[in-house]
Amino acid sequence: MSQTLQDTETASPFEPDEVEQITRAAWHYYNDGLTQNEVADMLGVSRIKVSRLLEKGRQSGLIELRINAPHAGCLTLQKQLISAFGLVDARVVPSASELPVVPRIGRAAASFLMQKLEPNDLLAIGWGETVATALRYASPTFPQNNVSLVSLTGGVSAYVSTTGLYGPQSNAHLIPTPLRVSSQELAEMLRLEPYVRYVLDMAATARMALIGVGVVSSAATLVRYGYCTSTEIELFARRGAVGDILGYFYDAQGEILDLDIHRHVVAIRVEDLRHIPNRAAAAAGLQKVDAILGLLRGRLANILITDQATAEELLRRGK
Amino acid sequence: MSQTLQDTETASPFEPDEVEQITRAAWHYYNDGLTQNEVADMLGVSRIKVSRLLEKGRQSGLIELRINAPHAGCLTLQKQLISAFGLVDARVVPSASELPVVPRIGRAAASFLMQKLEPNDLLAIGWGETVATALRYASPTFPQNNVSLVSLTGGVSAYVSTTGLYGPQSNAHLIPTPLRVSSQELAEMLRLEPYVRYVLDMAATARMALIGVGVVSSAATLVRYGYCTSTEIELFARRGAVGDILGYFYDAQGEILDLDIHRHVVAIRVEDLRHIPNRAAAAAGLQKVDAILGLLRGRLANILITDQATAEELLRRGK
DNA sequence: TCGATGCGCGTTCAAATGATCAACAGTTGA
DNA sequence: TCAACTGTTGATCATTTGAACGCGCATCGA
Repeated sequence: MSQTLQDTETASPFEPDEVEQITRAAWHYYNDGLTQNEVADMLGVSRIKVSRLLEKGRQSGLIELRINAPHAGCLTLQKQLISAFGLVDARVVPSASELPVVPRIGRAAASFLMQKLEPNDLLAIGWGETVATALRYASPTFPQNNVSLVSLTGGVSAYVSTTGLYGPQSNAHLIPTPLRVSSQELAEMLRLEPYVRYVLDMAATARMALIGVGVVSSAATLVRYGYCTSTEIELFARRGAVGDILGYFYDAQGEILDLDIHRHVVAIRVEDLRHIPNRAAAAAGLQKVDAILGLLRGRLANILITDQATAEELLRRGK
Repeated sequence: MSQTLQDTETASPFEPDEVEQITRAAWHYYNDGLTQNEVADMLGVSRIKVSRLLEKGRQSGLIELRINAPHAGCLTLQKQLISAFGLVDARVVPSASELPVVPRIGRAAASFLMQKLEPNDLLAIGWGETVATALRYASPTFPQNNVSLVSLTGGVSAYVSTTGLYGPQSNAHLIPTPLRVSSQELAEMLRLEPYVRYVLDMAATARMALIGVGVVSSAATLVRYGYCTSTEIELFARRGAVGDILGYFYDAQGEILDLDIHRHVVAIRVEDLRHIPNRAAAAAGLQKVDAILGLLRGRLANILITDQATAEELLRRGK
């Protein structure tokens, strides 16, 4: 029932001296404005190697391109979202309908986190593709600021490299279970496991959470990864579900429904989630508008990271 | 006696919608990985225009390239510096003897500040080319985090654009006098001016200061900009001066000398400077090694931003 | 009104870059 | 021991990029 979420290469644990090489190459290339050939001469490697080092650095998030605009994105839409839905903050990335949304929102979420997280913070993470992508971009910065991770649900271990760059200080506390298990009894037992309880308790103390938003359709990531069947989803839809967070389905007003599946999920309780002061939801796409609207109405999240088209539709369909 | 320090263009005050254009172009180009041609199509402008927007964004610091290595620079040297001189922090940029040092150290200092400054912080700044360069790169990020500036000395107004991107919240409090004036009496009077006193008092409350380090030679920036004559410098050297900060000359042990010029300077008192918990000195170059050594021995600064060659020499000449 | 000056813009072209491909080394498994 | 496989390296070439140049427009002063 549980599968890996991340098939593509996860955040690569570098060789230690490769990091050094990337760092120096990046410094010379970007800050000193040298050409790749000149950098190659200084490092004593071939030009193409420099090109690859830089590429690797950018892919992995080691080299971050930060846009320091007073409003990175669409300022007006951000403000409108904040006031229309009473949010704490919002990020809106410019639209590009033909480009895949997940990496775009993931990057925006990563950039948001890197801006907002302070040294020694604890970041709680949910389940989902967008969260996974965001973490891939943001996680190289965590050891530096001694940011620790804690999971809000089971099933996230698949996309967080617990080894990787994580040093002795920074740490990742993951619930070592699937997101959903096959029976209420098993879920209950797992939730009572000491380590699982420990992680769940810790998650409730985080200052910032990043969560994904699931849609109620057979295209849902939950279905794709085998945690739900299409049949179940159809049933939930008839019961009024418009979306899910952390495996909990809610209706258009953001009220959590009373469903059997909720008792099969190994995750923080929704009441505890609400105690996390900054709950950022990262989601975009017109098919997710209903889900996002419910989420915001129910105040399940108070920060939204989305794209222009989605933001406009959210505002049109209004509160 | 006072001259402008910064002849080149200062941080440009953009058109508001130009910032928007730069932001979107940067997003599409760097985050979405589109080519300049594709970005041009999306924004409805010519390709070369996109190229220029990006260039402008990078120049101005609006687009920041951040290297998220656990150790951006030379980790080993940084650690050695910290332990050898009892520093709070250090940054070492890789060496490149043929490149001009000031912009390189300036960038490193800017990057350090952007990493360390927290929202609503107050940053105190000294006088000097390196400080000016660092500010040019870092200042576009200040309005975003509501970071304010306060000057530690006179003479800085030349290189801080008080208008620029500064909005209603962020602010720059600069001492509106030259660094040094021609008589003790005048300096005294200026120091007693209400606004000057206000700024000096405020500076003493800053959590972070960025200061430059002057050398004692006829090539010193102080001489170049007419605040001192070569003759004076020679005199100071005979009295044992190895460097200066904020116009105060000190000896090899970092003890401030008793010189007439110090009574002509409009600047915070050294005792008050020491109350600022984080005092970052940005300086590099072998001709500055003596000055830096004195500075560190006297604990005038407790953070050092320098380059590899300088760091190695500092460690060799040791504490 | 006219000319001068400066600024923004697009064209052209050389330089820089990254994708593709083939060779190669190291590793695994039979 | 060999063969297959995987991952890394360098050569080649098309694409992408930025610098140099020249044009057109607006502003300014006479």
